[in-house]
Amino acid sequence: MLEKREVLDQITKIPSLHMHHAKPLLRWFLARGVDIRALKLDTAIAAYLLDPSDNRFVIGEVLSRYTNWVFPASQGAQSDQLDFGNEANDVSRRSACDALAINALLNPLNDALAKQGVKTLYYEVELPLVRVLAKMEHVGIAVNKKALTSINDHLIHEVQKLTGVLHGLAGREFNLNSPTQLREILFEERKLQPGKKTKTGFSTDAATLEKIRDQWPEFIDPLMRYREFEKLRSTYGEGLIQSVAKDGRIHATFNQMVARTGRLSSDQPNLHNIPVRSDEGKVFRTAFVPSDGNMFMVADYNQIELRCIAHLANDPGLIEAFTNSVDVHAVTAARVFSVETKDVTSAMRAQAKMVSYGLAYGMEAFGLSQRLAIGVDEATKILDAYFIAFPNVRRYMDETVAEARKRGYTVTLFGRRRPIPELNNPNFRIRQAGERQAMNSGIQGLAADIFKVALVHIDDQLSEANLESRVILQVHDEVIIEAPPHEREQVNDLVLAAMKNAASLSVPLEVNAAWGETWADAKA
DNA sequence: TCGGCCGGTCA
DNA sequence: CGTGACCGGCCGA
Repeated sequence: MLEKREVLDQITKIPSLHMHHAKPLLRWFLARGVDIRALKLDTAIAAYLLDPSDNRFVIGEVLSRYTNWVFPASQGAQSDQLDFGNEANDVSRRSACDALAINALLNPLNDALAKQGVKTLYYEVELPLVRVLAKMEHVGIAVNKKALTSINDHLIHEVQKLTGVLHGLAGREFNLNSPTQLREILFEERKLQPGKKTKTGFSTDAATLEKIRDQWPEFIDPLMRYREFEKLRSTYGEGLIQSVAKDGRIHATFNQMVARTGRLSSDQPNLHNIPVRSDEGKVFRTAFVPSDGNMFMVADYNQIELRCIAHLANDPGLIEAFTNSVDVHAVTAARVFSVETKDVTSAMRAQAKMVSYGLAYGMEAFGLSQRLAIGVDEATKILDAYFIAFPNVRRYMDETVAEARKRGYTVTLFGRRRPIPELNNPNFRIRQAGERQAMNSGIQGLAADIFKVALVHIDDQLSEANLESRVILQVHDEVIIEAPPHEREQVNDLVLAAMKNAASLSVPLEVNAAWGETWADAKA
């Protein structure tokens, strides 16, 4: 009988491992000091890449999807089921089933990957990424719990004050967090003129409150501040404190099989939506800190999705803007509003920015008019002007939708597919939603692919250079590295180069990098 | 207890 | 009537 240590060491000597959903197991081994590098196939990840629209990746389902075999049903095995007799459904039986299933899936999955033309994407990007993510989860991110608690205490105080004020103004106590009870106060007792409706009644969301504010500003104003503070308190204050593990760090999970565009997602907790826009919210980022003696490097792509559009649409104006410009939104505004770049006002720039990003999401005149608070006719003019300035963008959008409808799926530059059956749905609204998804997935998907390549390369090159620095966190187009100060220059160069060179587009990939003592500090 | 809904945070 | 996510709270089943 081998000692436990020896068993773990034996694992590292296995040259080739095939697993289903390997990340949790890799992380389990990392917690015991074993870094498994031999993962050669992950059947769950393969199934995801083959069809990211599926959300069931348990091995039994993948097995029946890609082979003629099925897992034994609880009632008893049928002829073409994996059959281990009538033994109890215990762990060893289950493990044997898994092993057989993985083996049975090897060829079918590899064939399917080859047929879709995504073997490179799988073996060069998705598969190595599994271990990178396992390491990120294992290491986690350190949290200054005192700072976090103090932020939360402040929020509790503010929420309490505002609760008292609002109950006083309403004339009675009620649950401020209940849209139902809030509706009673606003629209029944106070007879405010309501805005838009939801499925269950009149809306009380921030945009609506803004519109009806003037009818009762002394209530609406503190209500909106209450909403802001209560959101920060419950989700980030209480939520993050709860998530801090015994080692003083937060170990979120980074899910590789959720987002239909190829992006990663984060949960338990979600570290992808830590506040940054409002002053009250972004203080949470001061509580995220490097391990003792280290610094944070934060590097993020500059407008990567717009650069993806420039490349995919092959639009001369957009490519020129990204190749030569220091301020693409200003250049876009100049072209859209037919003025000299130097004469672009901040309002024009903001509108141009909104148009650019809106396009990436398939936005139309109505949507633009809502966001810019202008008339639909004016929004139409702006969009028309945009498409005159950047004609290939419209052509790209049209062709992308047409091809996706014909094939039933979209394909990114790197070959990642996404089925969009809604494109042929008889329901107009559903079909239109499918069109927006089709327009967006090539863009968001390419950005995701590029970022994943960068992540794998960064991790690879950090080990290759024998550096202590390590990837801690990822937020779609941003990576956070924990680095000892003496590695700063080397890491800075390495990370920037890896990100810029992750793909070769017809526009350069620009990366901003900053160093600091907290996540909040490391902002360029 | 669970799931749908509302509202809100991020890229 | 802009894409992609996750989460806390409410509320009815």
